[in-house]
Amino acid sequence: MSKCEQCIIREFNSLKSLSKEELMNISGCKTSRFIKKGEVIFEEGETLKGVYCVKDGICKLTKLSANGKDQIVKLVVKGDLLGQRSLISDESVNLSAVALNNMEVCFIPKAEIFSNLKNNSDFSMDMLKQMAHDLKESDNVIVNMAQKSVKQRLAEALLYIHNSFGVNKDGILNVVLSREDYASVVGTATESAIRVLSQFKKEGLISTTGKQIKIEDIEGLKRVE
Amino acid sequence: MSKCEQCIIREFNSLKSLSKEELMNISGCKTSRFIKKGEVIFEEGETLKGVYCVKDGICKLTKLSANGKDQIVKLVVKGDLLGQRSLISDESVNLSAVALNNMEVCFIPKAEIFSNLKNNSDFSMDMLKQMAHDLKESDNVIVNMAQKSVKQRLAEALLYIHNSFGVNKDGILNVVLSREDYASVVGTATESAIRVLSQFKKEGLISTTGKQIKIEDIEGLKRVE
DNA sequence: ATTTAGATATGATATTTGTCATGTTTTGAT
DNA sequence: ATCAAAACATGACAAATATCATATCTAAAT
Repeated sequence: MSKCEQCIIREFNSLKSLSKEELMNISGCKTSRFIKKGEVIFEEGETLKGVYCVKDGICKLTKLSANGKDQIVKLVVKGDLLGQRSLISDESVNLSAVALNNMEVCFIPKAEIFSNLKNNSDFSMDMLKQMAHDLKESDNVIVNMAQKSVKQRLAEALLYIHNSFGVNKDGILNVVLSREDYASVVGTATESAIRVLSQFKKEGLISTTGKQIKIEDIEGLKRVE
Repeated sequence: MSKCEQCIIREFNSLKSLSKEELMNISGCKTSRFIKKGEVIFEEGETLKGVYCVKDGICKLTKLSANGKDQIVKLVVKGDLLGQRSLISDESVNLSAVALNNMEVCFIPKAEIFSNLKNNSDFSMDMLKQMAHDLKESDNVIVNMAQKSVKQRLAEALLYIHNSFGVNKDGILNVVLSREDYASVVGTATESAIRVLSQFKKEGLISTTGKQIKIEDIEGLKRVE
């Protein structure tokens, strides 16, 4: 079993504020887990017994709407923690997590997190900062959902994925989503997402090879309205 | 000048986790301020030097969208804190706060908050819990914006205001918003908000006297689709 | 009491988005 | 390699929403 204090991943999340000793404690009780593409990590309504630290892979956080459609609220990348919100508020999780890739995650029990929150003010401060940042992002998403057209939202989603998750050597987006997933990110019908992507393709803003998407004109996408 | 340790308002927010001594320290450096209806408390982009504790009155938190329209992201009531997010992440505020009533607020300097966050783990835990709760609420708002119709969103906004801010002795909503504000809450055109409210009135779901709105059929509003 | 700016209301119309139908392509299992 | 299921694509139409125009109401200032 690999050791947390040697794991480079922790540099990307709040765990970086823990001391070597605290990390060794976590190492002693964490469990590692491999998750296949499409597999559910946890489901809306479950009660979590700890947090997941994403060591590799990408997953989506979705919420079921009253009309039965899933909405993708966030994409989670290597280095992020999963489930802190629910752990801290001591409520069941309000989102489901589904792997978009094969993933590797480490599970850290609740008690370990809480003891560090209580005893290490750097750690809790960092957690606070992370949540403050997430809240700001949420505000932005709310305004975009409320005020922008489907076309704009989809253009921004492509730019977001481009900037946050990067591209491979051929310039293709590292995150590969189905058209249905794109629809679920921007909150529209699958057919509408397909149409808009087709239009972007015609206009030379993107090119596609199956599900793979390459952004051809970043500035053009920014100008979509 | 009134004293924080005797102020009942603190029971409604994270300040309740502070000791009597910590509260007396805050009392010593806080300043009280009266704000008139329509006045701006702070504006998007400003750098805050502390948080505001809302002692009386109601205000709206808005964000300017790229298209120039204001979006109301949240309504803030007596007892809430304003500006913690920005303070904690050490960034400029991402929202503007505008009074909907005459208000009284107390301003607590940044240093005071930070020192308590560092030294009192109950306080920082409570702050974390509050943020975790706000994040969950944000997720709900995102899904509603993305998946529900204007009619549904407006019905839910009315129910939300009813439940969170209550009614006066005649059953009229305590929060009085202009039609433009309602449009800005649900993210639609002012005319659309007016039309939907008119329709609700025709259907007997609400009654109106000028800006004042009374909910006549709670269950009916819940059933709107 | 009168005036007047701003808010509310409503019709007509354009635009955006959703829904349903249907056909094509891709993918994965055998 | 073949087949079935799923994903993708597109047309036709319906529904929701925005925009523009104009009329009426309300409240605040004089």
